[in-house]
Amino acid sequence: MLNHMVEQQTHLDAVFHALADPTRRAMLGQLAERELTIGELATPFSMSFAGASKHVRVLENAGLVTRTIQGRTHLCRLQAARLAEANEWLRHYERFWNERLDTLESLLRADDEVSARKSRK
Amino acid sequence: MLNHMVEQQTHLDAVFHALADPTRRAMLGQLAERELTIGELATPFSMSFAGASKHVRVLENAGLVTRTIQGRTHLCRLQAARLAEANEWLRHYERFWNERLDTLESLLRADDEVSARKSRK
DNA sequence: AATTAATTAAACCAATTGGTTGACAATTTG
DNA sequence: CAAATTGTCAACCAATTGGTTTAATTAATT
Repeated sequence: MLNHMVEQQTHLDAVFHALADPTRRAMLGQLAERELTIGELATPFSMSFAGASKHVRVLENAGLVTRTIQGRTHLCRLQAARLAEANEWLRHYERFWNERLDTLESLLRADDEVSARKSRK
Repeated sequence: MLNHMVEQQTHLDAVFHALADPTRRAMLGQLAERELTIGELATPFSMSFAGASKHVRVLENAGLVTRTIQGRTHLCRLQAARLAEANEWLRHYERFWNERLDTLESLLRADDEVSARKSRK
């Protein structure tokens, strides 16, 4: 059932690795609002341009960001397709956390019935 | 709108880092089918016990796996809640890939109309 | 033409990674 | 008890990471 995700050497390595850093996740958050230059991405983290540049490179390699060079500035834009891929991968496990929720729910329901019965008598 | 995920130092670092390795993702895949010992997790990757042990440790630290020591074997079980958290995070970007799909769809529709008109004349 | 601004490149650093091996501890099993 | 099984720990290794600084490159401004 979960066998069709047998790791055909996807981009998932790069995507998950890119997402594993809070600075990069925050950068994606910024880019979700508007396109930003490297400098604009750097400043909120009080980080050198070179540092931000490296992070953006990682995001680019993961296919999460594309860059458009405009004169001397580099405009970065969020690219969501690979996020969708990661989401797809995770959704294969959806039934597991739903299972948990389901059993929790039924437990709560059973509990409710018990207290209902109790208060009735 | 995307501001309530302002990185309150969640488990996301650990979870995404754990998921960034193909061996670990494959291990999770195995654990999705049944509980497994360290040894059982190690063998399909022709990896030393110690190697597998380290991977499992990473998964444990990310809260993706729990371990029950039974005699001399350690039974590992998938723990999906943190996967749900990661999924939640990703879902905040859902509208972006939907947007893309929407515009792609409309482009395709437009294209279809063009070819339809072409073949009609 | 000279200066300033935006960015990458390169070299460096300490910390972490994914992996190994070998020694050790604990639990079966003979 | 002795031997085998299951696993961890510690040390090690090469590669990668996230960051810096300094230099070089490219573009805009004056």
